[in-house]
Amino acid sequence: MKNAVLSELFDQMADIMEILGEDRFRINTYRRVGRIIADVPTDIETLLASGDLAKTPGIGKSSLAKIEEFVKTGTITAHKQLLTKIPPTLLELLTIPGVGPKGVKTIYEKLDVKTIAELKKAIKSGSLAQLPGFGDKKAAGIAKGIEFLEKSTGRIRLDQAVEAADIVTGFLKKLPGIGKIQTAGSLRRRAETIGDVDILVAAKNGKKIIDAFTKAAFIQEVLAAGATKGSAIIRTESAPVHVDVRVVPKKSFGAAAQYFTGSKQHNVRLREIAVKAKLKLNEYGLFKADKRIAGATEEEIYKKLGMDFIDPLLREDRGEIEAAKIHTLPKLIDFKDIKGDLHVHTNASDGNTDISEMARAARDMGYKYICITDHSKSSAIANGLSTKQLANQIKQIRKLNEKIKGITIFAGTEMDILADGSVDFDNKLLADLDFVIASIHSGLASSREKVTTRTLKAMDNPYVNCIAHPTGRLLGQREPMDIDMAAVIEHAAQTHTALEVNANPWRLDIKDVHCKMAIEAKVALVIGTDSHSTAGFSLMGFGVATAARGWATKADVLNTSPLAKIKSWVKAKRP
DNA sequence: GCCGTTTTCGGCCCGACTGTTTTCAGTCG
Repeated sequence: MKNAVLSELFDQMADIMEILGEDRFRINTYRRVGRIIADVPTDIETLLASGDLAKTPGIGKSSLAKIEEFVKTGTITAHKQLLTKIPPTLLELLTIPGVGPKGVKTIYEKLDVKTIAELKKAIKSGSLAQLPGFGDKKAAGIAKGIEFLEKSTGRIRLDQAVEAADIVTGFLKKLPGIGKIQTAGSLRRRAETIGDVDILVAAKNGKKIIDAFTKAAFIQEVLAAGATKGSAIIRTESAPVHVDVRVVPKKSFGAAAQYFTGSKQHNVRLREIAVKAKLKLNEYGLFKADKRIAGATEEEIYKKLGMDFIDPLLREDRGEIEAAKIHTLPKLIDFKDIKGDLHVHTNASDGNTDISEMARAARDMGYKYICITDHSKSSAIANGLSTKQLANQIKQIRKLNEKIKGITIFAGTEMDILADGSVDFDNKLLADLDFVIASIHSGLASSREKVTTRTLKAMDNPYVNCIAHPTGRLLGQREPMDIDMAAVIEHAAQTHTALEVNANPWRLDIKDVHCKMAIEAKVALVIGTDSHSTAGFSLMGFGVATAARGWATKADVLNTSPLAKIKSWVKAKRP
């Protein structure tokens, strides 16, 4: 998928134009095009060939020509030309917190600084602080920014963000004079990775609260502390996390929640709509002239702008605003719709708990069923089950079902898809199972054709009900396979095979936009935790949120169905 | 560069914090 490369090119062009001081609206257009390309789940070549790209709002004649050139030649002339105008290393300077395009321009022109290493020297020698518009504090701030950049791991996973948010909200709750507390930003939207954690507090005395926050025991470093906003790096068990706390008055809490939840693109659209209606929208409310006409709740803001309330999970400017205007937003799937977990490991393979304990824990969560899906023999590292071991496990599960009341245990497997697309067990054994997952655990770096045909072939097996973690990605650690998701989704629809939404925050696989594609193709989703212990069950919410971000309703997700329906669904594919 | 239920030209989203300034620019979200 070349979308990521192309999106990066547009972003780079925007960066260079910013350093060059070109028209900011033009720059904004390039950024928007870059974002549109990064967001679409379809290959840019396919989109271009179908003619849909030309119809996409935000992509005009000029951008289309550049994209066509890229698809044909792999490069964009305008991009190459821009790169001749500045040393390309200036772009790395832009990534330093506290350094923007104007700063880059100044230090390059006045000091001939082109790299981070050279900038460090300029700070040390004191020459940076001498520049007009700079000073000792600014130089020190930039030095800190470089240090942060060098040790930063970039964006964090959802579970890490939740952990940080829990620490800070737990602390804030105990302060006097605190009203509502609400997480905002990408965490509230349950984006797949989080830059920083935003927390909103309704209270009168902002200064006092920010003071207390920035002096708390968990603080590693304070980045800013004003009357309404505090920004700091906090320590958690897994990673240092950037947390912003904002204090807002009660009457504008909804406006602040809306504003700081974003996404940025969603908000830009809303403010444009407000302007057209002769209104003004900011974090304090929706205003008609100087009169606040909404602001205490998010609901009233959306209502006054002429649309239905939009769930934070949908606020990405991916069509939700249009749908809210004409009242066609989906009723999103909720955690309480989930009736069971179909991807569960035990200590028979690489889990750390036995079947009965997993079953009881699932029952305690209110589930009606779980499916035991231990690894198969080819996953030797994961202690995969042999044919004989799986046959024994099936018998064991049938017996346990008589003993343990209140939940049904399905016998299943998470079976390896081998290099040629065949699977680890023969059909005779698979026919004895209640639910069969197949997944790839090896050769993830193979060619697009290879990983795609492997997956398609596995779906042809009449006993394979679901493909688990279809792209194989590990966020922040391993890129997804170069797999043709459009082909996978099409084939899943044809073969009556479900696709997993793996709920583990390392995976979230398939991701939101692929969920949307799958739903539109009428492919069933299965949200599974891939639990290796009872604690793993708690991850289900991340999977539900990911599916909901892909506009999933209860009906789109198989494991919201009662037991009988799952059985008939499986039966429908079998000979 | 893109777009049109005010517009085919002239607009294009909003405010806090910081540091360097004497009223504001740059950066960030």
